Amino acid sequence: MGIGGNYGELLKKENLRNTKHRNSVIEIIAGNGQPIDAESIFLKLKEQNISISLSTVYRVLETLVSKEIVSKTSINCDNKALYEIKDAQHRHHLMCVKCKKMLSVDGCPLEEYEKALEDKLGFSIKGHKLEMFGYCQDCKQE
Amino acid sequence: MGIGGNYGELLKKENLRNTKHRNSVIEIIAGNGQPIDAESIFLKLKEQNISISLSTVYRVLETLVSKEIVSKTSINCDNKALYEIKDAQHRHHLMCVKCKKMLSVDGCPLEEYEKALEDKLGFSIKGHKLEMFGYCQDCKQE
DNA sequence: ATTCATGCAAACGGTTTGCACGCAT
DNA sequence: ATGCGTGCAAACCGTTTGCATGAAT
Repeated sequence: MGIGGNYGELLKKENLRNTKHRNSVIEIIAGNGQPIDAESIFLKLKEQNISISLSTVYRVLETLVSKEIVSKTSINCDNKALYEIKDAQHRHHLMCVKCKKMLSVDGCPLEEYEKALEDKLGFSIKGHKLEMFGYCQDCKQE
Repeated sequence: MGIGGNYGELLKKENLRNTKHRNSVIEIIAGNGQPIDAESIFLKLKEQNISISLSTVYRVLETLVSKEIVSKTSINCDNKALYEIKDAQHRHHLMCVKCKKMLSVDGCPLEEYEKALEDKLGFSIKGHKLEMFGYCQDCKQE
């Protein structure tokens, strides 16, 4: 079955078959304003009457991560992996510990700091994980 | 059985019973230069011929974390929780992705950045997780 | 004597995998 | 026609829990 899906070219470019499931999973992740876990993707697809198995969701995610279409974040709320679309922007997140909402912040304050550390420690830094947490505007107790 | 253990007073101060196992677990964590996971603690104790069950290790860890004697980090290499002694110093880690060695770095470059974000986003930041990874001096490929 | 810590084994929950079938190429 | 993608169910693995026993207070 050929799919007219939005992401067909993206998939083709990565030598991946253009399946309905892959398209749908990418669509959910891309359309979600914040990182999302595998089960939520599964449930959102079910809401759209798209039948998919949870293991397929995991396999699709694994594939998309390996092709760097999606990135797996480390926020690790409740020991669940979270996924988001990988675009050019380096980005970090603030998570509200009360309502679990997440805000994204473009850019990164660590560049010079990492350079200084590299010089000082002889370590070659290739990446980092930074997540911040606290209370969002709505949940802030005065 | 009374134990002369080094950490008896610390435990007493927190209204925790002074048991051999708690002492031993704290000793392992405090003596380990870097964050360590539950199973490694279990194995190190076994090496010292201290018989303990893995579930006890987890329960001791839970207790120590709740009393803020130990902190549970988020580095999450291999989906295992890591634990380290909690002292006054705020600290981050660099992990070598090849040999898995970790370096600790005292201090934190994020204070002003977080203040700026709070002002900009109306978010009240209560903490963060920052881990950096790359290649250590020994594993650096030229 | 009372309360809390421990060992054991079973449960749990997110994730992965083996296998047979089905669809994209 | 071929090989990759998928569903299902079972396995996996770190962690948690229920229950009966044992040790600290």
